[in-house]
Amino acid sequence: MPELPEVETVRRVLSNEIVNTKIVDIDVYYNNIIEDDLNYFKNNVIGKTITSLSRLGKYLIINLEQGSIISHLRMEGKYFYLPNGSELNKHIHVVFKLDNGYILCYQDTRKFGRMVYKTVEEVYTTKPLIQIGVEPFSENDINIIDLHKKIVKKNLPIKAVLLDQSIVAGLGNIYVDEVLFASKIAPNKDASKLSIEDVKRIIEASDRILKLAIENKGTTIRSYTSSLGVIGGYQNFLCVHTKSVCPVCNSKLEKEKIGGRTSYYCKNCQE
DNA sequence: AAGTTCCCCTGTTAGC
DNA sequence: TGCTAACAGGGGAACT
Repeated sequence: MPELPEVETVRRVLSNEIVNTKIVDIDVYYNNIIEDDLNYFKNNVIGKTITSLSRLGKYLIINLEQGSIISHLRMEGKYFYLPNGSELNKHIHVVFKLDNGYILCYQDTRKFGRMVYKTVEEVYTTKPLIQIGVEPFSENDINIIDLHKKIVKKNLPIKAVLLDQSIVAGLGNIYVDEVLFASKIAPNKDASKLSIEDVKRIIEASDRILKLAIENKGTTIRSYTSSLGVIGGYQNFLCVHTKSVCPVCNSKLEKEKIGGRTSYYCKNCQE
């Protein structure tokens, strides 16, 4: 499940491959991946050169000479860069033909991913990106007081609040569990009960964990690999998610649904 | 308005 | 062994 570090890994890998190529044609085998009217999408994308790749939260942004494609990989979305004529498996739903003899394939086993074209004016001023919150990195100079205010207003477990991409952008189920463990806060703690210190620790932990995860090309568990056979290494650093024993106190870890997500935490170390 | 539930999907695993 | 049911989950729509 691509979260911020995995999407960033995809962005970095693809940057070396598709920037400065022109999209000359698009084949779509499963329409629902494209949120736009298909003709609108094609008319606005075909013939354009890819100028750069950026990212906001878990969204990959493919910038064109005019406008951008915003792509969300959801659970299983992956991009493959292959020579034109390569055999396509049944889970490849969108194929961008490039002017350099290669194709950019979007594969998505569960068909949950979505992509949409936005004009330059629309990219950051319309959904989905307009509602995305700040990424929890120290260089973003986050106002802890304001963030704390936003968090304590919520009548939800803190984990559910951190999964809300309009509050903080980029954390998914895996990294929220890790961040809360590092912050010594239980995932089911009422968000309204968090102190300013708690919020500070959450941001510090997020910064450290996400950066280490990016360095390690993300986490590979279950079916997830970033793209074209890139295997992440952060699964070796996981403290609680999918684990059964606390690495700090050796207690048996709790595994329960919080905010609709399977959550791992240590009752002894987190409160 | 904010919180909850359902839905989209299919491969994998658990259970009988 | 072979089948079916449960499960995994990000985000948006519909609902309360």
